[in-house]
Amino acid sequence: MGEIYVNNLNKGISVDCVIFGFDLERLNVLLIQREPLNQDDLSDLALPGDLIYNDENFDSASNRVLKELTGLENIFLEQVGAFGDINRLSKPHDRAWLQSVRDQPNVRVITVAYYSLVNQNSFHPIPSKFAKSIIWKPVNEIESLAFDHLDILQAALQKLKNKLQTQPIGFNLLPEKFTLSELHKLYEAIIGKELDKRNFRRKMLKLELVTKLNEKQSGVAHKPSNYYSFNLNNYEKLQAEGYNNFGF
Amino acid sequence: MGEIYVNNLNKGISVDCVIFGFDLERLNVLLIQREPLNQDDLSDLALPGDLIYNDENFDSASNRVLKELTGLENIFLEQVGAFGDINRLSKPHDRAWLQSVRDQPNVRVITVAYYSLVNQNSFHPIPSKFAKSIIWKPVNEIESLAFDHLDILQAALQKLKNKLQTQPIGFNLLPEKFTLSELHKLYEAIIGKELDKRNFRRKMLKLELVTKLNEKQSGVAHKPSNYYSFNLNNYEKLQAEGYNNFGF
DNA sequence: AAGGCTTAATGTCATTTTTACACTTTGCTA
DNA sequence: TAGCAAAGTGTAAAAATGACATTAAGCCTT
Repeated sequence: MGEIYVNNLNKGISVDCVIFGFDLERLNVLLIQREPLNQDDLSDLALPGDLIYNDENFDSASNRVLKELTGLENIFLEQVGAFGDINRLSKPHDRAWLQSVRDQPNVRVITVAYYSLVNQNSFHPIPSKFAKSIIWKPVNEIESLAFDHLDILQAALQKLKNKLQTQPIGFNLLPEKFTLSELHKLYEAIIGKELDKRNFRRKMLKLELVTKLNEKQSGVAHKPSNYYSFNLNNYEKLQAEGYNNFGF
Repeated sequence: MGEIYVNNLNKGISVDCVIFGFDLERLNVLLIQREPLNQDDLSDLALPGDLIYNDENFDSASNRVLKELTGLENIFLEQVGAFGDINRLSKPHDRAWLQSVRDQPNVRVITVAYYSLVNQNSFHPIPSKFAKSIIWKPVNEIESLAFDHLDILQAALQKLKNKLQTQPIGFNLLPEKFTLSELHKLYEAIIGKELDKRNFRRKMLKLELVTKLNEKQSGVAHKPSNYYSFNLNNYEKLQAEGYNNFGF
């Protein structure tokens, strides 16, 4: 595929965003469906991503692109890494799409991937630009994506898992008030295996990162669960002390 | 600095390598000294790095560049991430150097950083290309580097520390035979704090990742230490089982 | 040959953490 | 009011951690 490139310094840089969301049941990823080329074209799903500008840093670019395609903003994005396989854009279907939207579709484009975790129920993406529609898709139901986005997703998921070993990130994914069962499900969804209920609760409570609220669920057809909130103070205290055991 | 760029797709990509080495005392980094521009010019130290080719993947490029500048090869490099601050090449001294060696010194260049860990005493770098000389410098004595290389170094060091929490990487840094004291010092050098000798040994031995050899130091003016070797089998077994507690 | 020096090597106890495991409670619904 | 569904709770055994001081081995000096 080398012949498509113009010269050694003619390259494009894009950013792609892996936005994980949790719906209190499963771990999902935000995907866009691109404007189809024609009626028969069922476009693949893709991560939201686009070229960066020349005078733009990666961090700003990732925020801008995410906002332009999905309307989401004020999301803390963390870098996953750079993806630059020389064949990453060379699937025929992807190339056709690129030729329809890019001035210079033959230029090598490398991408810098970012990921984040959000509480899916407090963000409401709105498709725009070349994003025709947006969906949250369960991570473990995704079998293929445009370009090399499946690789990127897997790398981001791995980062997420690693991070969960040493940081209480789960809180970003939950509403302000949440139940310990929800937190429990979240951990299971990310780690991908079952955790003993009692042991999970004991450990979480010992960390003192959650505060029990005087409020219960209502309207559920079973014993209502108590609500908890995240204790930011204690979180920062533990971080400062270098606490490193959130693992299970 | 936007005005120096030619157009949105005219960008260069480089790779930079952070090679950590351990000399049984301190943690060091491999740095190159660039060919000085003139006699008065005391060039800054820099990480080995250079532009990639157009038909080259990042992984191959990092190996090639490292070899071209330092002669080192067959080193497993792991990606740190992409660095693309728009001002990353704009220090006057750096710009002068770029103008002396690059065809298109005004093009925005982003870099993909890699890191690795080697046993410093079994690799003997030889400077070539624009590397005038090569030194191993103790990590905690480095105060400034060319370009944004200090940022890159710090990011790589952080990755290294994180990795040490969950993986027995230290073994790459040691000779085939090593003493537990050497391993102990290595951990202290990376983590940056003292560890109790007996507790360290107990933990290391429990993991069964080291095998005691029938061989001792000789010629040392004190009780000779027993040699150990790394047990790759057990390492892979533990990895497969998802062991995640190498922390201290 | 003896004594001194330097680093290696070793064990224990108290405390904390982990693991495995099953029954009772609460509120709603039929 | 009976039953359903998920919440909430405790304990005991095993394993891991943290703190701490003395003896052992080989070389060097005199």
